[in-house]
Amino acid sequence: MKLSTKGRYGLRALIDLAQYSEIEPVSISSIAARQGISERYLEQLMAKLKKAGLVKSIRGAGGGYVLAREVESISVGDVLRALEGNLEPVECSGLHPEEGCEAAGGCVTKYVWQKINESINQTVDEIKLDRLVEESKAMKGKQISGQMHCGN
Amino acid sequence: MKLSTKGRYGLRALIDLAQYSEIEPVSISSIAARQGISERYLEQLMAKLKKAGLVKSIRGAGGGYVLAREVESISVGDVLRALEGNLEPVECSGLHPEEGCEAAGGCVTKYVWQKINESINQTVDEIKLDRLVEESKAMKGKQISGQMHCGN
DNA sequence: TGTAAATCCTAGTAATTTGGTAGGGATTGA
DNA sequence: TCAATCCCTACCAAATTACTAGGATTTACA
Repeated sequence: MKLSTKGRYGLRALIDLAQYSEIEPVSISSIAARQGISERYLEQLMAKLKKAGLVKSIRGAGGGYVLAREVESISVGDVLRALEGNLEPVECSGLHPEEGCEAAGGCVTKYVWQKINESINQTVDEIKLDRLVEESKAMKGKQISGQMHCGN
Repeated sequence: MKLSTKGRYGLRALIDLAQYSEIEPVSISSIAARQGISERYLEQLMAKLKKAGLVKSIRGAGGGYVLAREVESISVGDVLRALEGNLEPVECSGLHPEEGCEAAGGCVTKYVWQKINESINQTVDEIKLDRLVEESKAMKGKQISGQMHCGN
């Protein structure tokens, strides 16, 4: 029941990107350096974010990535789902009407899985990237020394 | 970001146990048969539930398990945490004050992980076992044929 | 008192997922 | 041209998951 590094690194990377891409595209190597993430691994994460339409890439020298959408229209849910696939801890076909549930009357636990899935999705969807970027900017002012992050 | 079979099977098993243990202790083999779970695997899950103080065991012939607490005092959260360990998708030391966070000012994403953790815990803690047992009993009446569950 | 029904405890293991690394190709600005 | 950059695919070691396996212990009951 853990969020993998894909989601954790990826969200941090996108917050970083949002902050630094206002003027020019941001390269993978610069994000990787600032965030302490493997360049090669981050490359794969950015590919997923691109495929999901959250970032645009600019190839060639001086290239990099920029957000593909307004920073306030991107939710944490968008980011995490792009990277982790579906965030639902239980894949229950009964929850997706089109699939149909093989249990005749529906299972007892369906209700539980539904509530969990809903609460996670709702939580991550209501946090938008702009808020995190603001907070990150504010924190940089107060930051004296030491790490900006702790692996999460 | 998936709930493992430990949590999924275990919750089903405990609902089953709650239903059938009103008169006499319920054996692992009978739960396993009804729920279509490996007996040997379920044994390990029950050990965890026992260690967590959710069930009591009665050894020897005619023995089995019974709930250790009132059915209405056991939450889905109690069950899932007993089986899965901690349900929090992100282990963030900054969220547990006694541990302290290695990032100087705390990380930006801490807020996100906190919200996710809270929403999951809140959701599973407010669903109590008695409600699921009631629902299960009600469903058995309507059940005509076919599976009672779908693997979740 | 013997035996079968049960829980208890520990170890092993195949399959899958995670968290990367590695190699090379394609594009583009200077 | 050449260096910086993204793009694509494959590979791999370590960890985790979902079991299986073997046996020890306890207890009701004939």
